[in-house]
Amino acid sequence: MLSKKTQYALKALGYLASKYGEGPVLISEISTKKKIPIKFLETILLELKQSGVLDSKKGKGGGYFLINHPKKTTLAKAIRLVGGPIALIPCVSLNFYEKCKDCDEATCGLNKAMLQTRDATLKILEKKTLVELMDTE
Amino acid sequence: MLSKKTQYALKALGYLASKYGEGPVLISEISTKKKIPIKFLETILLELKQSGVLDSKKGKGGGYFLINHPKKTTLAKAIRLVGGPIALIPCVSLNFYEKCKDCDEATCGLNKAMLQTRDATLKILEKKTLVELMDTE
DNA sequence: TATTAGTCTATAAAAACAGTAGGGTTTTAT
DNA sequence: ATAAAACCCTACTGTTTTTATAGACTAATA
Repeated sequence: MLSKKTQYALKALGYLASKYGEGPVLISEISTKKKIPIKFLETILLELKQSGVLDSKKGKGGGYFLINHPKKTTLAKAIRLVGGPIALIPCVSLNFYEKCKDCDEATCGLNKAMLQTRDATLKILEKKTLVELMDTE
Repeated sequence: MLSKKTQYALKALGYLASKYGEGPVLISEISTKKKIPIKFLETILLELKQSGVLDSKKGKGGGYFLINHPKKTTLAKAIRLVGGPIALIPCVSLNFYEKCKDCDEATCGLNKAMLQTRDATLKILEKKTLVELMDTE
């Protein structure tokens, strides 16, 4: 399960995607609309800015906004930016890899099974973008 | 990412699968072979027994063993027994469902994306069984 | 009846998570 | 200029989850 923080980040990115091209969006607006504690949201947006997906404008009329068109950012990337592993176990994680101490990956059955799962998940998350996070209606 | 506990459980089940039909297996043997802290393993095995996949025999010559043939237990079931959610967010979890407070599932883009991911994962985990956890060689 | 091996309860250290506090800095509008 | 708006940043705190550990108890077997 993704952490609350990651879930909040995805929701915020989805909201910003739906406002893309309309100028800066207030933290407080995102907080209200997406029901995210504002102080927590601040730290998340800051992190997203530092990793290069968002930019911000200070002062009156300021706020956060997506740097690139929503279709440019995949969900897999978004999750990794703030979140963490997408794989179910460390020994099949691309970005949080850790070797098992008890088994050889070449023969480990669990490894094989989880590798397939990860690939199936990634196949979807790397195809979808922030565009898909916008609410339909 | 699955919890350590769940990962240990899967490893233990895989080991027991490879010993299926050979009588009880010592906790200490599983602990050694799979590098799982023995006392932690005890609690995990006990939990697996209480949920009906394992049985045990006490006294000399005792130990744990699978009740049914390894092919009878899917990975999805095994994970749920000790672990928890397979889905990435609560609002698409079958067993740990929680409604979002900020969105309507019918129109929520995140929900749709994660639903697809969950289905892809489940499709694999429900096809694979403990048989696949046995080491090849 | 001694030994082996699982059972059970309670506890606790450590890490991760979720969120808060509060002041600082920059920008803009007037 | 300057006041207000809005993001920036550090530090901290409480809670929960994870990951175990201790130790006594019970059952089975030789």
